Amino acid sequence: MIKKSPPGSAQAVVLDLGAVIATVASDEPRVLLVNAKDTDSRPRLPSGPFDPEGDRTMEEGLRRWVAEQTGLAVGFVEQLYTFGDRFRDPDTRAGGPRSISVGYVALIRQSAAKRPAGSDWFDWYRLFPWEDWRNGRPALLDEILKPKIGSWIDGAGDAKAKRARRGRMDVAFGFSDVGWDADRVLERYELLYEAGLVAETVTDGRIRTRQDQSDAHAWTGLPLHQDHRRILATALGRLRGKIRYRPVIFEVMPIAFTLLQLQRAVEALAGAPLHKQNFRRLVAAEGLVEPTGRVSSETGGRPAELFRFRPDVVRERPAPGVRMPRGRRTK
Amino acid sequence: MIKKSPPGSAQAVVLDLGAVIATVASDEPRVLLVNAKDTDSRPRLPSGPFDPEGDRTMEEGLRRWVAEQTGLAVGFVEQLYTFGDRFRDPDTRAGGPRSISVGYVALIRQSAAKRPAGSDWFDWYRLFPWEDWRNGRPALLDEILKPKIGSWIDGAGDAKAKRARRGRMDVAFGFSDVGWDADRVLERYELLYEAGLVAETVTDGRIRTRQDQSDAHAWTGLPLHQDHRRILATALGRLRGKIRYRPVIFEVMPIAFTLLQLQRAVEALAGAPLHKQNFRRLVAAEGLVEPTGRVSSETGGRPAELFRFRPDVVRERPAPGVRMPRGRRTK
DNA sequence: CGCCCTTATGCTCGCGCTGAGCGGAAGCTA
DNA sequence: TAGCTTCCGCTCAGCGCGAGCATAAGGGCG
Repeated sequence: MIKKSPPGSAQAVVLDLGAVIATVASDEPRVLLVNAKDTDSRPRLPSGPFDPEGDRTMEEGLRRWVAEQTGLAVGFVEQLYTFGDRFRDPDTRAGGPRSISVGYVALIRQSAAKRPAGSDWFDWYRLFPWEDWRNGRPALLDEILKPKIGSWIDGAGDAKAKRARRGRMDVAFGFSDVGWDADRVLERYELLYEAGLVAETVTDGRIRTRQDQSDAHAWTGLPLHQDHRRILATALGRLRGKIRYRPVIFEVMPIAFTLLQLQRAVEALAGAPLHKQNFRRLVAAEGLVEPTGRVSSETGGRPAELFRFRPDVVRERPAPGVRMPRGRRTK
Repeated sequence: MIKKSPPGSAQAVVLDLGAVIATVASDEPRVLLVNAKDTDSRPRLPSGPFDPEGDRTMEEGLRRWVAEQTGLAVGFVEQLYTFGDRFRDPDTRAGGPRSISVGYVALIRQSAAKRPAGSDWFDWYRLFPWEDWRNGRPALLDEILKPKIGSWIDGAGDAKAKRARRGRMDVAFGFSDVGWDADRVLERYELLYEAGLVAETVTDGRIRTRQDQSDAHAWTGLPLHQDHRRILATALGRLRGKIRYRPVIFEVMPIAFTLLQLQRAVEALAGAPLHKQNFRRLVAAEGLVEPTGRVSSETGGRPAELFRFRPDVVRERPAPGVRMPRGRRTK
């Protein structure tokens, strides 16, 4: 039998449940973060303890404390990943139980998206400025990140290591032939982390600097507590992938919406502009929505028809979602 | 601040690392399982303890004990899911620390796939007979499972619950309009579990019966220890999805292989037959392989050219993988 | 030695999805 | 009523992909 427990290895750890609570409001993607307590600390993901005695399942535990603490009843919840790297919590390095965090993504409707005390809705792209391609390829990619990553590549030991680093950059950031793959959020963040280009690298396990508050974050993005930005990167990548084959986008929409509102929400999370007419056609062809009969006159021009989600679609299509191109070329 | 730790809830748990070690040998998908110790027990996933003192990361811990215990150095490793439902381990229900298991999938090359002592390679489709569509739609779907699930549907309380159950069946098993979605392995297993159609349901937390050894498993599939079959279902679904956009299939291939061998390996995991000529065209078009110049005369007919994986493909294509149709209709 | 069987491999055809654009419809404002 | 804005119906071309036909290149056997 393979399983064995040498004495001293079946040690206890403390499990933590972290929640990436996301929504789209005013056509902008938002995530709920707990404010920093003081100038030396950073915003963090809302998280709560897992109660092995009370909670039947971990997801139940997550829903419980999110409801308790934020008053939000989340609908869609999905487990993301379990984070347990040693470095993630400098405090436990000194001893004490190892901190393991099970990350979840949750989507919540705009209308229910009140701001709980002590928390704020942050724009996703404040954390990941290079991920927002809605107005075309972000300038900071070529003007700032590419040269900075270039220095990191040059800093590698031998030629082989240099080539490996360059390959990683090309794949993650879509330089060279590969197009930009919007789903590779985590790969990009991890590369920037390794290259020392995000504030978390510097402070990880070392002295935390005041430089955090500087506006250098315009291009490195807002740093978060511990590895919470890594968890967010995982979440964004997962969401972007999921939109394509599951109708999760409707979790953030109001009951009735115009097709343009729906498109803006998809664009907000996908971080890419979509062709308007084709979007309409695809949404209709997939049978994702049905007309409510009402119209919205708030658009300025011709009133837009209001639609609602058509839940039956899951019984008709194997993978209903918003079809989108995966890769995009340089521009 | 949202995070708080009421006394008594930051309780310790024991973390376990479980590995789904998969390969393809002789055109059949295999998974490594630890043999049952006696007739009352069941095969189980190889698993090992997570050592919070020794292991820097959980993946490192996994690799360490897999190497220690099985002598296998696995290449591709990916974290799957963290399983923590209360029912999963009847033993800890009576007290003691809650058992949490972090599941991983690993792929290993056929040639390295020796059989470690105490373990055996099991055919995936012994565990999930309804998942193998390589020779067309499995007969047991319509002849056995559909009527059995039908009884479960009829057993629901009111009409609304009946409709909900029927909807779930239609989606998961591709009855009605929806085609069969090969990726929904977990959904199908969970439905069968809830419907009481797999042996695990019966024995979960109750008296374990000798009936486990009966050949009724021809259609319910071989039951495993605790929730290990659920973990395997998660793994198979994940692998099937991943093949389509990451070149993971090459992790189970020998260095040089014919295109038909490659196709058989994909079919084995995907559980679906593929059109030969189109498969060749797609693999070539994606640039996944390159000719070695050698040929294999073991095929009986015209010798087949031997190919090797072309790693550069990841630098050229945003999502290189074996393109396959997602849904398939009734036949 | 040539016929036949088997498997590999190249090529073609046609449908449907998808990207991209044009133009009309329907509201508002001045 | 003209002009602006946004919504929405429609068309067209390219090509990805499913499916089949034809040919190549081996081995076995009479």
